[in-house]
Amino acid sequence: LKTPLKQAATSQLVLTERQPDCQPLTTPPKPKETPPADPWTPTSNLKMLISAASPEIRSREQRRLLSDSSSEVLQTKHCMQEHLLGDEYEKSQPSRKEKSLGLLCHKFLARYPDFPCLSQKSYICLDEVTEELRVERRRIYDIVNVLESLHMVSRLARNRYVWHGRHNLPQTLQALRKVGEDNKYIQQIQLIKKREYEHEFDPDGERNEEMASSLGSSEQSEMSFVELPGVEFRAASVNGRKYKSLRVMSQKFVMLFLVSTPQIVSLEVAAKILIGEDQLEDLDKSKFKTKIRRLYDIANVLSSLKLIKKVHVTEERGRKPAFKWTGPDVLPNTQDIKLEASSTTCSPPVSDSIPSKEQCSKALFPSKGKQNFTRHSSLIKLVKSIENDRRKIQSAPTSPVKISSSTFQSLPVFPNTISQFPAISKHQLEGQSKTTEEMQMKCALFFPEAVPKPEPSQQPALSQPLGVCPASHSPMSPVILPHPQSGVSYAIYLHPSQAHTLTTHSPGFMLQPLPCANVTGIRSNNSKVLNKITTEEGGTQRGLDEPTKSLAAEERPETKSETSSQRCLKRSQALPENNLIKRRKTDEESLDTSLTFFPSGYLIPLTHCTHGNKAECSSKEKAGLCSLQHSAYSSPITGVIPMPASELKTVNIPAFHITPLNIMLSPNSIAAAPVLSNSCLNSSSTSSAPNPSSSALNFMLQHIGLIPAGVQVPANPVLQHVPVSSQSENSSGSTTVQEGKVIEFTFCSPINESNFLFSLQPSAPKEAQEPQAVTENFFRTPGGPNTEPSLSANSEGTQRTSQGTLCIPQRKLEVSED
DNA sequence: TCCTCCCGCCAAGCA
DNA sequence: TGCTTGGCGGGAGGA
Repeated sequence: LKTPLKQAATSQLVLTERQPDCQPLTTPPKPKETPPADPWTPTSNLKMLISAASPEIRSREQRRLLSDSSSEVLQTKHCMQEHLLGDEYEKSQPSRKEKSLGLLCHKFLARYPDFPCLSQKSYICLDEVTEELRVERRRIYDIVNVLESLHMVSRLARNRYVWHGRHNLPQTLQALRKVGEDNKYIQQIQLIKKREYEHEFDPDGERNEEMASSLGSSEQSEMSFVELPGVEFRAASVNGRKYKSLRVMSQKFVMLFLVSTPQIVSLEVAAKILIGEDQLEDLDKSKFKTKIRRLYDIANVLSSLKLIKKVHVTEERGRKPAFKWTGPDVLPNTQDIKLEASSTTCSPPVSDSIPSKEQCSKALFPSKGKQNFTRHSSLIKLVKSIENDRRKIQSAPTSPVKISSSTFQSLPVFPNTISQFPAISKHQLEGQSKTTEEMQMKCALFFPEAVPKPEPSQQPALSQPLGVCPASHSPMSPVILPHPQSGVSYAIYLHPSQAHTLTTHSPGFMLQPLPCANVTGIRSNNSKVLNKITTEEGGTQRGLDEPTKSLAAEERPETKSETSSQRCLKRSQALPENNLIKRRKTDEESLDTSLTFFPSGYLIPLTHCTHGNKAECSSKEKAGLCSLQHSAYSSPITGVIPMPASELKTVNIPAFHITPLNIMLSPNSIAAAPVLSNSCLNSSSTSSAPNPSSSALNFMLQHIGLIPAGVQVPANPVLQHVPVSSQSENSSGSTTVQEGKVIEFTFCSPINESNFLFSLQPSAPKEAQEPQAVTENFFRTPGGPNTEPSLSANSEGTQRTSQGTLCIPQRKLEVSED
């Protein structure tokens, strides 16, 4: 009598395969009961290498093992059935989840490489698959049909398919997008949403027929399977059920993602569109339910392929299941998608529809003369990425950023074969450079006329006016401060009100509002129809989303007075995250942090725009630009902010804004830095509460060992050690910091120089000030919550900075000035 | 209660 | 005629 132990071993195998990070062709863990391995002889070594190199051989081996074990399992099953009571037997069966199509698809995909060698076709025999996966044939058809729709497999003969992997995927997606555009799916989606909206006021259901006829009257006729040249479609029932097949449905479903912005499609809308195309008269509930069922089937497979991801769309009428496209970007009219269909390298195409910057710009601004800001998918992505960055930082707990396989997950799925590693690395690098380009585009997209022209003669110079952009588009309008000596420009982020002032006072500087700032030109075609969308992306994402929701909720009371930029901000915050931005979390984290913590005024060296990619650092890297993770925060050479006093005098930053703390200031530079400005100080000068910050600060500094136990650091060391320039002399006085604010500071070691600065929150209206998340840790560093700020100095004596965030929860901190 | 989707019937179509 | 393919919807597990 076989015991259920065997069954347990089987489910262990299932669990192993359920690992989300499980990639095809990973070497299966050796069963414990396996006898000791062969001696490490050259023959066995060769055997193993051959096995590792050839999926066929490995597959055969696996098959042999599986067939051995499957017969045992069958026997076990039979015995169990005989010896266990009905209930017990049912309990011993795998749960519903373990039999899901998604899991099955994972197992199916694990059998084949993502990018198989084209010289060596791998075939799929359905009998074998059903046997090995121990699943009904019917289920395999579901998977194969969807894969067929993406041309990842094609039917060769009865019971026999060819595995293409992802080689054809970019082409397929491009074709699907094109067909989707031709079929005007976007209009259909808008129409459906519009009808839904109207239906709220006309709930008698008469609209259904109208909608159906509208959908039917659209130009697109019954659509057939989208084929690729060279990938023939040989369905068994070519004529009969072709148009209803899961294949075609799957393609249409994918098209909806590819043409819509944001790339989120609710099942309801998808089902309606699919029904609308099929039989208009059957827009009844049962038909609808059936379509939804099929869409779930398709979505499960697409999710396993990591092309989509389940989310929920919250609309006025409730929460609806939807899916978000997480596959490669597919831009319209991209002609030069190159498939690296090399038969020798087996490498994945490293540029899955990733366009060059030029193409992106071309697509964004096709007509040179007229630069209307239309909502373009690329544009939306940039806005999304920025706002999601902000959202992530704002809402994220003080946990370290995990840079692991999850980072890779945001990329197009790669096989994990060793031979493809170079391609992966290359792709990573390209992704990084792409992100850099994105950053550049973020700088240039919205006000391209404001970006310095690349001509050498037009190099930005301090004395040369660079043009002024429309100000106050954003709550944080950056001012670019070029610094030719270092080749690094800095941006001062100011409040709009200050930006106005600054524009007035300093025509020599360029105002460059943040992307997303100007929303007047960025209007979705369907924004009127689209509802407020918030996405919930499962457990891990939910935590990030919650603050967004609360943020939105908190902003509601002031909706009337909100500016367009604020509306944009909110809308952008509601937009789904962009996976691209994950690629360089490490490099961008510092920038993100500063973006997050200095909503009022701060300086951001623009090295990220130009040298953001470490891999791209060449000669400048030697100069120290990219040598440090924190290079963005310190001067390339001296570690001090390259900002002469004259510049700051010119800037004349008016209101209560404390200079960036994430920048090291030399005493000379600090002399001119408008460390404090005055408006708020004056208004609150009467407040002279006890100063708890000093003790708190000293406690912290002592706690982390930055100062000896006996040493006391004044609460406002900046002010004590920094002579205030004449321009900022009216910043004298004292101020009371609003409660619950985050103070971020940078240490410049040695600490007894005391030249670290506080960044305080702006003197914005209280209701506009978001209560910052009070962290459990006093210090928030890029390294994580438990990472203490580090102090070090290099051999040249250049001081490294490390920054931390001091959160003062719900208490007043008074910064007084002598 | 509703969402999700497994399961298997059964018909179309192929060899 | 037997087998493959796959549309379809009942109904159960799970949230």
